[in-house]
Amino acid sequence: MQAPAYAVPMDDWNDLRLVLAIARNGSLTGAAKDLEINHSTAFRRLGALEDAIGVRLFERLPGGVYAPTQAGERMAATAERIETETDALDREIVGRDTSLTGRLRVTSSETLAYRVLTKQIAKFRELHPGILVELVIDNRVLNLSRREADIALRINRPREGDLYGRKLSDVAWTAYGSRSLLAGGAPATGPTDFAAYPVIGWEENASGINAAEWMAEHVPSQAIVYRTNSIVSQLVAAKAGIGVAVLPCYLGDPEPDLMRLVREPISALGRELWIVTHADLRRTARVRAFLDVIGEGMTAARPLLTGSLPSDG
Amino acid sequence: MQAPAYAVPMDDWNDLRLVLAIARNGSLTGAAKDLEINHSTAFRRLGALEDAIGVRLFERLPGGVYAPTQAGERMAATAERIETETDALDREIVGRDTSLTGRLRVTSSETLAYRVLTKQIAKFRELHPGILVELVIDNRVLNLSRREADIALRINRPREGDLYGRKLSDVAWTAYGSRSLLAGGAPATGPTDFAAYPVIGWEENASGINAAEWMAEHVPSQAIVYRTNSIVSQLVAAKAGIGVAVLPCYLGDPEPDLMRLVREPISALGRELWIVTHADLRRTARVRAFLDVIGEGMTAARPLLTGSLPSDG
DNA sequence: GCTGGCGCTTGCATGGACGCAAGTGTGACT
DNA sequence: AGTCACACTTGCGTCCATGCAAGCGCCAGC
Repeated sequence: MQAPAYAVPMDDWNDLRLVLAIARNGSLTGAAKDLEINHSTAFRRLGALEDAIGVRLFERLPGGVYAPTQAGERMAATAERIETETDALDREIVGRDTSLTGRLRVTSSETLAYRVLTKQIAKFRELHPGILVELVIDNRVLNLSRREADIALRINRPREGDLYGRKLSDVAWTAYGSRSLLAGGAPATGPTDFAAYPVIGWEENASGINAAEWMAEHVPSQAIVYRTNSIVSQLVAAKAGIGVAVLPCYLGDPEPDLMRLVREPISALGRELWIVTHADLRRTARVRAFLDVIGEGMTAARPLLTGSLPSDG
Repeated sequence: MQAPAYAVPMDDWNDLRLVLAIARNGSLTGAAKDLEINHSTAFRRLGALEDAIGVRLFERLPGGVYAPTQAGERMAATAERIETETDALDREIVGRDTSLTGRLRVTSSETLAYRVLTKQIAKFRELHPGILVELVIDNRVLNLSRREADIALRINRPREGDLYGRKLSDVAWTAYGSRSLLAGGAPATGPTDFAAYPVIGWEENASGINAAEWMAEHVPSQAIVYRTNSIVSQLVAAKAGIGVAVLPCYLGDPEPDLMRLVREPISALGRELWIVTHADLRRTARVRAFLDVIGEGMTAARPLLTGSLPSDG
């Protein structure tokens, strides 16, 4: 900045990515994490860029907050448009790949991977050993347009127009308790009476989670004896006899220590399982192969997912 | 390419510039020159990129020709869109610069710089010593959108919508010969009779040059004794008495060895002199300052440019 | 058929960008 | 007030990308 401001054309497009990352994060550290570089590198690169163009791009506020100036915002906006371009380019180049080799990033929720998906990925690996599968467990919805993942298993029908998905199955939920807690009796057939048991619930402000919202409505909060935002912890707690938990059937049914509080799944909690990819990728050989294998595997897993009892068969 | 094709997202936006440059040039050497890097760097970077994405971007044809594949063309297209974005960004950032310092790239034709412009740039330098003026002599029309120059002096009214220009003066042309060749008589006042003298002309296929096309029509080709594509060479040849040349008055009139073949400028060759900048830059302090200084200076130079004879005043 | 020119390809030495780690400053919570 | 956490800033050593230069292949022109 102090150096003479020889306004010079943008001669390193990567600087734009840096500016975008800083603008998005509001901090050097966050930006550096995104770009997988060291803080200090981000610091020096930004400094060098500002020197070169002779314009301050971020105000350094106390507390390490980097706030974009007008010029910084303008630059970040350009970078964002460029990012959209390169994302599309990535997808298109990958979309032409007809080889059954390379990398495939799959994302799903923790529980789904635990009970259903891993077995099927093993099958897939057997059929296509040349493809390296990367399973990203993340309950956040990763951005397929940005290629944070190639394929996602989601509990919602995809809404974005440029995504392409297929419904794999319905997913049923119901209430479970340990056999000791429920005294080993047969599951009730009538409406669930939660008040009769201690209940395991979600953390207070768990918004956006279907089960959490349903419970807030149907379970008296005095009945709740334990709260956690982790569904796995709920499962473990239920097995330990702490209380009754509302779980997807594919988690609850395979646990020998657990039994259903009521026989039928709770229809209000029924969801759909979708497998989703970006439209640009759906003709890629390895994506198509994965869709095929999982599609077939899910047929076998459907009774588990829909909560059909073995005796129902 | 031989390495396993781990399709990986575009993680270096500069690679796009390389692909674009190679696609534009059809060769590594040309691309490297554009990017001001070494051939070998271009070679290795392209190789690394193709390895990383697992896609061949260029076919290596014999003779060192690099022809883009489909994927290469797709990537170059993206790069071109990005270039437009960054160009606009450059201009906008520079456009906000209110300091009278920095760099200013000016382009004009050789003859204009020689007779008219340099003097005025000297004046400008005196008034604004903090601004480094780079005069790019190039008879090609440089691309102001791409900031190949900030300001251009052109002999045509600018057509592109995003350029901003001002007419500085009319520019007159007429025919000149050395005093010895024309026998020192007073210039004729009637229509020019070229056939009476040897004539200096343009190279055969000089298309797009007004004077060349006019001469092809009005001067019998047998009369032409010397051809060159350089107007400076024409001037020198005329001074040497080789023949009659058609020159802009600002070139011919100041030469004591030359005199006009006819008194009045040839109206069909009349052009306009414009000073042009990009609309995004016209409020930049140093651009505005330059426009002002040149605008004023041109008022003084107008008699020379329009071909008014001293005696006419 | 040889020579010169041009451009790609490859070995080698260097310099600058990078990661690491220590230092500093700021805010929040006790 | 004191401690902790977090993030920016800066010095230092390393390593990789780069430029340079030599080698090779292709083409054209004498």
